[in-house]
Amino acid sequence: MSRQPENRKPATSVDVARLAGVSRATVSHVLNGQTEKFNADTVERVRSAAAELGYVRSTAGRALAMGRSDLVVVVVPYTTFIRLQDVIEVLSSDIAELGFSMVVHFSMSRTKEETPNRLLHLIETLRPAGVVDLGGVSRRELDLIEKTGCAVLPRKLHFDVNHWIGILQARHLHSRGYTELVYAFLSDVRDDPYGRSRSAAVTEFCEAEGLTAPIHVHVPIEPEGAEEALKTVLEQRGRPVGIACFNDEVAVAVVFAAKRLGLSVPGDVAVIGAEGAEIGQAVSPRVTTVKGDVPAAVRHIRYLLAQTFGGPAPSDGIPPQEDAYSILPGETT
Amino acid sequence: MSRQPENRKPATSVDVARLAGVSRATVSHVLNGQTEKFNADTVERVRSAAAELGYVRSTAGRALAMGRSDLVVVVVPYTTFIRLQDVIEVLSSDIAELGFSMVVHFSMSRTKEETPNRLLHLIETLRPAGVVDLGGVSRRELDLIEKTGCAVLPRKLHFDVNHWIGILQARHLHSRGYTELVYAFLSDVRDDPYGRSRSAAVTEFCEAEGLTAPIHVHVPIEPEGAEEALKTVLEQRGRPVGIACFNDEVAVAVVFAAKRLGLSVPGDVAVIGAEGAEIGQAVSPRVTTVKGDVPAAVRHIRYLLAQTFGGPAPSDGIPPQEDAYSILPGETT
DNA sequence: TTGTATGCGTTATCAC
DNA sequence: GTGATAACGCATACAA
Repeated sequence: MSRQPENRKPATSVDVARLAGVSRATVSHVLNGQTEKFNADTVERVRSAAAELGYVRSTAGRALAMGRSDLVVVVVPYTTFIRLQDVIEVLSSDIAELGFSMVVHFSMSRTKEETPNRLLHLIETLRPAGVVDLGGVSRRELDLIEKTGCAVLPRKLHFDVNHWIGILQARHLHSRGYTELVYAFLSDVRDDPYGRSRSAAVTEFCEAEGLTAPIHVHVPIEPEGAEEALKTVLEQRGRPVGIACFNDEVAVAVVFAAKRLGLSVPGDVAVIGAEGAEIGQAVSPRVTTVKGDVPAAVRHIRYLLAQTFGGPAPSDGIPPQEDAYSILPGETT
Repeated sequence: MSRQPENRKPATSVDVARLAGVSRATVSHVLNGQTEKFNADTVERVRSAAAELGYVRSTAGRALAMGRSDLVVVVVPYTTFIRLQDVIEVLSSDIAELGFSMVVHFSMSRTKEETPNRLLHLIETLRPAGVVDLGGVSRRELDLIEKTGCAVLPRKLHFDVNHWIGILQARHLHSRGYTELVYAFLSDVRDDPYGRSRSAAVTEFCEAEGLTAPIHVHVPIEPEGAEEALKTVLEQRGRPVGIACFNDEVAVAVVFAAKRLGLSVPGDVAVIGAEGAEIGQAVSPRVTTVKGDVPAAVRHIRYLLAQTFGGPAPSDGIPPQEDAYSILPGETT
């Protein structure tokens, strides 16, 4: 059974119907799971005929008839993700499990994003079942997309993950006694939405605690640039200083820049990273970081997907997203 | 112009035809660029009508009529890519430029891959224009896919990039005087096709040069595990030893494990990484690595895409792929 | 419980 | 040059 046909054209529902001795409509119904209202005999005949012919529903025909496709567009923000592979791998698997296919769209820099909008065009031409927003969809785009009737998945970010990460970083530094805080962006061409949220959270924390507003630096991973950036920080803030970094690579760059400058870590310079990259734990000193549990974080989206498209929801309920993030203490704070 | 309609249903070619006062066929022809054989006047009327209505061709209808969709499936192998974001970002942009959309498929472990095959099913149901193989397509899958009439992009790997990386690593270590070689895989659940090619190349190099066959170790990024793995290596090979690592994270883990064990780098243990991760250059000592130029490497695929689907080819011709990879000398060899 | 008829939006073939 | 018209493969309201 399930023998692939040698002939060129793939089997259609007509072929299945003919072989099973029923009508196309019956085939369609049975194969879409409306199996209750048919003779067990009929169902079986249809199924084995389909298997025999290696029949696979054409998404094109299906999409045309239904008005929307089996595609889910995942919008990746214009930022640098250490865990991107993990995230889209898990998402892809969740999406596939619900019978959809994932198409990935990369946002561009806000300033560079042309109009008419690439994302909107993609959605108009693909008519996807839904859009999963990893943080790359602007307010304006969101409105436009929803006007097309397409579901945008984290509908409203009840909870801004990046804001939370920034708060965790600032709170940790503060709890370790640092009162002069700095936010270190990854120096890059990107104008990064994640970095914006995280640094805004640090600023907010300082306000709430009555600390001086944190300064911002852009730190390249490359050694000379990192040293330069760190020197600037010390000129402006003296020491000790606590630096919340965009990610663990920035954190590592800062830590090693400090060492080369003869500064003590965490005595003069305390450093906390984000995203919990494994590499931060392999070096000495191990960097303190905000570790995110990718599967747990993505489970939230999986839940929304299932809810929206009627698939099987994760049995273990939906945990609060805060729980997916925690401080991983290292030797740099 | 280009005002988005407030009403629910998106405009179809019928609407455009009506507004332009022509037939659907004319709309289709004009919008597909067959503009030569029509009155300039007609062409203009059609175009402005389309713009006026915010008309966007439905990929579903198009796919149905043409027998294949405007999708390109990118198959990501079951491995850990430091540069995955860069690679699929560039690919996505190239693919979009040719008028296609990218759907990403992640291969699973060879042993875990179920039959019937996920990839094949995806292709049968999506009927994509083509498949871009980043190294995740098995020989068997390739045959099956091509039997469906779908183009698989690097048709035949004239040139195995990973083999080349392994050769570069081994050659470099040898040129620095190391004769006892080791290949360090990333310790992971993955049975990684990239690692297999690279380590095979190292073995091959040793044979060709009359060196002892290299041993294989699996190194976790985490410190204790890395130390354990390194100890095993030294027991089996003594020192000095040259270690070719799967990527720069493994290299960093090995370097710091060596330091913690009181070994000198590169005196006792020489280390070379791969993929040229920025982080490897931020730490001290900077790791020697095989740096890949992602845009250059992907340009090869872009060229093939353009050739296959008739888009604009890169003007600067197609450079040999070897040129995209080079030794970036650090302080660990 | 099963079949008939129709519509979905596009492209292609062939008349005019 | 331009316009009818027929596929393309599927889903579904409705008829039987």
